[in-house]
Amino acid sequence: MPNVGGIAGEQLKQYIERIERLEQEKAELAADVRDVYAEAKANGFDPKIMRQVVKLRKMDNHERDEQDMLLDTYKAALGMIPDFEPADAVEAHTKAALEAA
Amino acid sequence: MPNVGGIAGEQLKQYIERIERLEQEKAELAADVRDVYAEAKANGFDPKIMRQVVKLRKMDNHERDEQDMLLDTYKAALGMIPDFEPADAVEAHTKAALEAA
Amino acid sequence: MPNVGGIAGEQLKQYIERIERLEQEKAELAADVRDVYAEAKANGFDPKIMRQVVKLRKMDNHERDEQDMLLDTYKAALGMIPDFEPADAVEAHTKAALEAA
Amino acid sequence: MPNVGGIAGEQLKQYIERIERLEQEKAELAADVRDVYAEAKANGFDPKIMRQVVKLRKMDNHERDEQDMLLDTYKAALGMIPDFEPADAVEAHTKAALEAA
DNA sequence: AACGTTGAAATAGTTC
DNA sequence: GAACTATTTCAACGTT
Repeated sequence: MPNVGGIAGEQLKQYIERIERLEQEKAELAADVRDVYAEAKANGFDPKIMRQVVKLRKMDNHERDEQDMLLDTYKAALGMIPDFEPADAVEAHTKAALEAA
Repeated sequence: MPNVGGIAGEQLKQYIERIERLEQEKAELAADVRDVYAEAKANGFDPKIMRQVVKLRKMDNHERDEQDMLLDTYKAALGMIPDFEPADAVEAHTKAALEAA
Repeated sequence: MPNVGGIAGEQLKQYIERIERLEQEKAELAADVRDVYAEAKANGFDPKIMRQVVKLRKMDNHERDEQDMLLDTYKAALGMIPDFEPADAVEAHTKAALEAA
Repeated sequence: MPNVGGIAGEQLKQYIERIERLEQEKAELAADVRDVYAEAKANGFDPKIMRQVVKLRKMDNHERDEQDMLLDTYKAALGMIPDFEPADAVEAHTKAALEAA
């Protein structure tokens, strides 16, 4: 870096400072969260249980249905589903697998 | 550390070397896993889906525990409310608390 | 929840929602941080090194010096540094380690 | 799994089970590694520093030197180092950064 | 206040 | 080389 205080250095400095500002805001929000838990606790609620509730609600939003049909096929092949009639997409795979075997 | 090659240094060295041996064995197993996926792929199976199956089977083992946690959470949440009606009111409360979206 | 769980249930709901709002803002800031790193990378900077810089700037000098000395000591004990004379702070550690042995 | 998936299903099942066995062994080794760090800590060593040492020993010298130089360059550009003369490897990076700007 | 535990963030590795 | 996944690391939290 021929010019340490030059263009690239200045640019780097600005990136670093933007990041540090954002990180600081994040830290303040984290402190706010802690305050809410503390306030709730002071009013007789159990923070540990509250955290579990928050976690569960986040998990509920998770979608897992996407590749379920295809996965069911493989699970069936592994005997993880007692009775199962493979769908079309499944047949295609099985056919390919059999040909490869 | 007055004696860099002394007792403490020797002890540290042995810890480090034990760790490195274990890490190496781990790396070898990871390579074996990769080989199995590669072999399966060569026989017409989709490694990506296989990874999901492995993950699902691992999750299935923990699913029972998760449901237990869910039940405990509900029960605990219900115990947090000072005045609550034992039977029907319980369901309604839990639903409301969790639906607070 | 006008009647089930009463005041406490309503209060809990509000706490949960406040927390979730704060968590969401935190997540958005985290995304912003990632964006800045990505932009810097697009301009030729190395995000990994930038993260190191940010971490160093966050550590106060004393803490940083202590870690540096400790690391040098360990390296010396392992023969990773040809000649090395440990500083005082390091002696304290070594003393503790020897006593524990 | 007498009929679902047939040959291919049986083959898949065997692949999955091989993988799961390997993954389990891996997990056991990982637990062993944790144990060693814990034991070292009980004898007065700092696990965090030990991890740094292990990482450094794994990195080859060239890679390590490059990272060190790059970090020094960034620190210099931010005024974290009073006087600094970048090495050659650094120039190349800086050049790239300036061209990208 | 140190300890282990757990969840999130970052890094490394793999695949396409 | 870009995206995705897995692994590893780091920080926060409750606990003792």
